[in-house]
Order: sequence, then C-alpha cells, then structure tokens
Amino acid sequence: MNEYRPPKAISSLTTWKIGQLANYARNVVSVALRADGLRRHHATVLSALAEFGPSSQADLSRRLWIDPSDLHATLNDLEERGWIARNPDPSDKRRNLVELRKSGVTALARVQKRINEAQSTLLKPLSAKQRGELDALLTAVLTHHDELHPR
Amino acid sequence: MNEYRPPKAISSLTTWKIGQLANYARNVVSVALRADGLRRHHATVLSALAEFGPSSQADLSRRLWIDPSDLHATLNDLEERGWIARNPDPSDKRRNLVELRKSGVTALARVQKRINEAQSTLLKPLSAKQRGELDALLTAVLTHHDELHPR
DNA sequence: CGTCGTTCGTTGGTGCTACCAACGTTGGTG
DNA sequence: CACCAACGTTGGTAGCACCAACGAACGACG
Repeated sequence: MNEYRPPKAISSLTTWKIGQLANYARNVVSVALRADGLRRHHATVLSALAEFGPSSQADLSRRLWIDPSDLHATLNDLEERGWIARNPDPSDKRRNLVELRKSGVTALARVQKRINEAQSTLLKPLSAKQRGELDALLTAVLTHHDELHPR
Repeated sequence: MNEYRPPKAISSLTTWKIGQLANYARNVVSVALRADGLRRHHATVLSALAEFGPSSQADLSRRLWIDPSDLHATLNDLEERGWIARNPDPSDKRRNLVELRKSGVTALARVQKRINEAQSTLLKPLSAKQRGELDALLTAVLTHHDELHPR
C-alpha cells in the first residue's frame, strides 16, 4: 500500500507525463553516454555528420535545433578528441566545414550501440506494436509544430 | 523544398522525439506560467496541496519527485506570495505542515486554466482518440519504471 | 564599385530543472 | 540512553535551452 504516488490534477496532464518520461529518457541515455564522457549533443552531432557529410556549423545548428553557441562548445569537445575537424570552406570564408574523422566514425558506432541499448531499456514495458504507436504519435505532434515554427 | 530537416539516425530514436516533445511541452507550459511569474514546480506543488491537503515537505517531495532542496525554494516563493503557509506539525517538530491558503486556491484555479490551454495547444494536432492513446502509452512506460525505481 | 543588410562563428552570459552532499535538529527503536 | 533514520535547510554542480552582441565575410543592388 504505497501511499506515496500520484498528484492527479497534475499527473493526469499529458504534458506532465511527457516531461517525466523525458526525464527517464534523458537519464538513461545520459548514463549510457557518460561511459564515454559524452553528452547528448555530442552523439547528435556525430550522427548528423555521419549522415550528411561535412556541414557548416550553421547547417548543423539548424538541422539539430542546437543553438550556435552550444554547438560551438560541443564541436570544441569533439575536436579535442580528434573525432571531427573544422576545415575552412574554400567557397565561403565565413564557414567552417565540419568533417567527421575516422576515429569519430568508430566512436560513433560505439556510442550508437549504447544509445540503442538505453532506448530499449526505456521502452521495454511496451510491446513492439505499442512502441510503433508511440513513435507515430510523437512524430505527428512534432511534425505539426515544426511546420508552425520553422527556423 | 526545405532542405533543413532531419538527422535520421538520431531523429528516428523514440528517445529523441520524447525529448523534443518534452521541450515543446515545457516551453508552452512555461510561457503560460510566466504570465504569473511562476515555474512548473509552483503549479505542481499547489495542485498537490489542493488535492491532498496539508502535507509535510518530505511527503510533497516524494509525491512530486521534487528534490527537497528544490522544493524548499519553491515553497519559499509560494510563501512569499501568501499562497501557502508552513505550519509546525504539533506531532513532529521536524516537520512543516504545508497548507494551501485561500489566495493560493484562487491562484491555482487561474494557473490550471492556463496550463490546460497550453496543453491543448500542444496536442492540437492529435485527435481526441490519439490523445488518449498517447496518454495511455506514456502512462504504461511511467508506471513500469516507477515500480522499478521507487523512492 | 561601394553600401547595406544578412549570415557565420564566436563570446559571454541567463534561467530552469535535476541532482548531490552535508548539516543541525528531532524521532523512534533497541 | 545511544544510535540511526528522517526532516528541513544550505550551498553547490551539471545539462540543456536560449539570448544578445560582435567582427568578419558575403550578396544584392543601385
């Protein structure tokens, strides 16, 4: 008889639940990444570079919805580890072309594995079908708001 | 032809979507609350008090998953506004019985209205049925993890 | 060709939330 | 009565989102 649970008027809010779940998600992923001393931004940036090839910081920022200043710090970290390189864009002297280096590729593989494990831990209580539904619902809300609020 | 969108290997992660949606949710609710100069914790605490009556800080902390130190600050704010009172618990001198005062009740009503509006803005892209599904899925994951990770 | 508005990367902040460690005080139990 | 547990408090860290301002470079336009 665990008396210490719900707060109803708040806990019945979907927004609250989303926030709580995001906390779990953040936590479980952060713990996984902390094994490599990384934060979520690092993994995000590496993934984007792997997928899209060399990109300017501004492009990364728009793509990942990471503030340019935060991105700056993230790239510094990754550069220090030798996982990425900032090369001057010959066709535009304002830009840095951020490039994923070999060591970054192997690091990314390791990191993605950890993230996937973390995610399946988080979603374990759901069946495969339910996971799909959840994903679809989240996507629906997100795409709608992305349209409303384009960068 | 908006080239600036997805990062796939990451954006396909449900955890990422949860986080993004939580950002929207947090944002939309925070904006609504800022009208009264409040943060989410304030509303949460007020709701809990309305629902459960006078409670010790420790009970509130466990119920709401708010760290005692954060709760302390939140209660200070609410106390300053005269919305709550900390009364010594006659049966346990360690405890404060936190009580919702009249002005707090009316404030809560106002605040809850704002939050509900914010939430329906957020979930507008979903049908009523979909909202129910989303809520159920979130609840499923949360209750499972609450059982695993009791305070 | 020069001017002007825009974009780029960078610097240096702020706010909110989630935590953690330590403390003196009080309670409850052996 | 001694000891440990719980309470509220203090003071601190970390991550993430966000904002303002800046010099350098670009592009468009007259």
